[in-house]
Amino acid sequence: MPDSAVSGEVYRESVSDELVDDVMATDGRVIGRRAIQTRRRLLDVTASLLAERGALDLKVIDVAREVGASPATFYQYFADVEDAILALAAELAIEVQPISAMLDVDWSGADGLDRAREFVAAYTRFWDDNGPVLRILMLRADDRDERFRVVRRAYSEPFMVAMVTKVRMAQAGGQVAAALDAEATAGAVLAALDRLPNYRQNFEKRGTSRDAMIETVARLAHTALTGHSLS
Amino acid sequence: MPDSAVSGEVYRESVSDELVDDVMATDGRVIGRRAIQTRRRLLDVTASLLAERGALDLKVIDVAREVGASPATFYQYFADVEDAILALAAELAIEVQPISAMLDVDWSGADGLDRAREFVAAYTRFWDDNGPVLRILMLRADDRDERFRVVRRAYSEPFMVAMVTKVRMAQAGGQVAAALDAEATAGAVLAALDRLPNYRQNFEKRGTSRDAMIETVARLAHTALTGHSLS
DNA sequence: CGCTGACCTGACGGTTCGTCAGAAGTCAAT
DNA sequence: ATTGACTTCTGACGAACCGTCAGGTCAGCG
Repeated sequence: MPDSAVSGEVYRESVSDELVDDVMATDGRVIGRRAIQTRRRLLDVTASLLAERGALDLKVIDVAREVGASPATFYQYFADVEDAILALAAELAIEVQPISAMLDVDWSGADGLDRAREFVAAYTRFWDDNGPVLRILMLRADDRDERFRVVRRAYSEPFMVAMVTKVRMAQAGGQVAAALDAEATAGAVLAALDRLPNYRQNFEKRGTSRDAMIETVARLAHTALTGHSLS
Repeated sequence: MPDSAVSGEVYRESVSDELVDDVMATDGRVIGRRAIQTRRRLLDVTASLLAERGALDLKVIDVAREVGASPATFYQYFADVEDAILALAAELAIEVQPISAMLDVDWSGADGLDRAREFVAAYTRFWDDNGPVLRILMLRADDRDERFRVVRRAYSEPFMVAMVTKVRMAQAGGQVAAALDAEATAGAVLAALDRLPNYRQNFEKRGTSRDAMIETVARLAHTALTGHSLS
């Protein structure tokens, strides 16, 4: 699948350029070594408080206190809490790329289901590690905030590109009907991957293990992207 | 599919009892006619401001101003904004039930895909109408807020019950492998249904129409729940 | 050591929060 | 129509948080 691999690579570079290299203070100046450390601590504490208390009551003053800095310091690097979360999300859009690269292998062969399983397991784990930030990314993008939409597109584009390629291949081979829209199919698979990790706790209450969930989603994704039978 | 229909019905009643009949003020007293109107206006304005400005900066004072009441009036009925959103979500858990009832028909026959399409269209429309509240419901439930989890379970349980029944039937007939977990399969379909309406704008930018999206998701859901081939 | 620019903070006016005590509205009985 | 009992609403308040600014502190260099 060389096409997908190449376009994925190009995309990855542009994401890095646009989303992370503009590390600067709110007044626009480029920041030095000490400031980078401060900014990082602010981001880390923001992420941890986000996980602990949720987004709806995440106060700037709490982040500042936890870091041991004045609230004014926070505003030197971020316009508000949402802005800090946006920065965290942008980092995740980079960090997730190795997982999207796992899609740059063929799933149509005998070991396709194994590759799907590995992919689903890796992606689920990424959500386990970064759920709180990703949830705000999705929420704010759904709410039509343009800045978050840009980051979400950067986050999901590599997955979409690779998955659409798979669907088109399956359609060319007649395993998947032309009546399915390739983009929508890829979107549906990504949608399931993005929401299911959040249901896991509920599942486990009812006896569906994490492994069973991964196995199931892998099979469903494999079917949707290759046309392989479910039986 | 009588089993699913019956258990669905029972569930619907208990939801009504638990989630909506306890309309009372924060001090616990049962409220009268005037108060019910006030409470309703507060809820309606909350929903509209939620759609307009997003959850992260939805102020009690704005809701009160819009209603033409004192902020203190708001606190008479809701502990905070989140509490009002929870009440709105609980109403939606009731309102969505006719759509879950659409699943109480068989999809395995020749017109199964048509039924799937109607269902997906109805569910997508529900999200279009109630996205802002549903998104907070999902977010807060994902964040482990127990009150929101209860409402989310009430919201999704009828769908899950009906879908699990379909999967089990397909598994009994050999159309779907036993290696798939029925709960996880149903969850994956619901996950796609819950997230895809939010992607619609992005899709339309790239030329995937709403109808194409519904058609695609209907086919994928049909396949996942009946084992019918994608080709 | 002292200078310079980068970084941080105390302190402030302004906004929102959440809570009371009591004012205003409602209604049935007279 | 008036009264009285009850429900509903609000003005006003202390506390908390916001976001900004002028000025203080720190690191590195000559």
